[in-house]
Amino acid sequence: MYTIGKLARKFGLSRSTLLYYDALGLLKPGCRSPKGYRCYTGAEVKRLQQICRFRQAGLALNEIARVLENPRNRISKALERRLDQINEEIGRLRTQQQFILGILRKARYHRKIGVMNKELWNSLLKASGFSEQDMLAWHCEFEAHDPDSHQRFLEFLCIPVDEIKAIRAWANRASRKPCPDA
Amino acid sequence: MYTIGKLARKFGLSRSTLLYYDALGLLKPGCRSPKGYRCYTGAEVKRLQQICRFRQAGLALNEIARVLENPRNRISKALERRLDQINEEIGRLRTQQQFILGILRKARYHRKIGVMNKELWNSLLKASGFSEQDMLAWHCEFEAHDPDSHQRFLEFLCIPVDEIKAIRAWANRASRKPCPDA
DNA sequence: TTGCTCCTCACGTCACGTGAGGTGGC
DNA sequence: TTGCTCCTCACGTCACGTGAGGTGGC
Repeated sequence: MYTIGKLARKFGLSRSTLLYYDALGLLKPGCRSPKGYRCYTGAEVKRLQQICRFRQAGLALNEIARVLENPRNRISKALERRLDQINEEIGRLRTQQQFILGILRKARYHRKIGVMNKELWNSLLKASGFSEQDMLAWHCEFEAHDPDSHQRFLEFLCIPVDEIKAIRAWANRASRKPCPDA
Repeated sequence: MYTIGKLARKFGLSRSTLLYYDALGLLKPGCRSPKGYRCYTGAEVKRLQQICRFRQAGLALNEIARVLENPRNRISKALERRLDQINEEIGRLRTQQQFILGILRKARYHRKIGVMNKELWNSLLKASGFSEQDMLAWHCEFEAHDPDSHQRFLEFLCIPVDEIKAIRAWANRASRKPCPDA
């Protein structure tokens, strides 16, 4: 049994978020106290957990409502649609990024480049709009799926052996679940 | 001299967009006809061009208003702030993406992998949330900044020589401005 | 007269945040 | 009594879109 404030704190949400969900009909309290206070029970807690999961995935509230109404295979459909949306949004942002880079490049920008190395690689990725976080996630994927190639790739970047070891060790720790290779 | 509808068509905007800009004070018509029709003159056309450029970069309307008020070096400041914003937004979207992929992966997903090659590379990038467009943009950057390393990198992926040629030729054509190397 | 453009409110969108004004429980 | 939580409106955000209801020009 939770009052609205307690439930909000439990989930790291604001009271007004829960008020809003109630108004939408997305998450109604199980009952009301004699004085009208909202009471949320175990069932609502579970529902809110689901809602939060889907919000983390970026689904819109009305999508979430539909999914919860009829979960069958709507879930993966909805998630895949969301993946497409995300890619579109990222595409738009990248276009903006290139546009801005184009403007800024006109004003300044010029570099000398010799051989391929880690710094150049990183700056290339950044210029293409990839964040530090992206790169880390990507090392994990690489290490998990094909450690040998990862090694050779890091050598290709002229990174010293001990640093390569460190990177790969980190990637292994970070991707908790080992690759399910047959 | 443009009436509101004509100006809207000229810029591919809607009438209501221009009404909104007028209400905000972002783009006021130069004058009004005797019956109150908005008249936009050459000066406003120029201003609207600027506005559209900044909107393409994704700047908010109040930011644009500030920039146009005092363009000095606010422009590049604003654009750089916007780049940061974009990276943050992309970061959030990538987090969502990883989250969704994690859910979906649980349900299905399993692959066998041998050596590094183009397909694996592409699938790795995609799994990390990179689009086809990203990859193309990235090849252009790479080719423009350091063609030799680009060549070696493509060899690293075991891509046949003629395909490498094709890729590099494409990248050279696509990045119109040649690299300004000293 | 018909069809097109123009005008000014005013409300809707999305997911809440932020008061205002008031009550209940310890 | 104090401080905290709860309640219900109602309005603000951002960049417009969409009528409603009416007028002007060819």
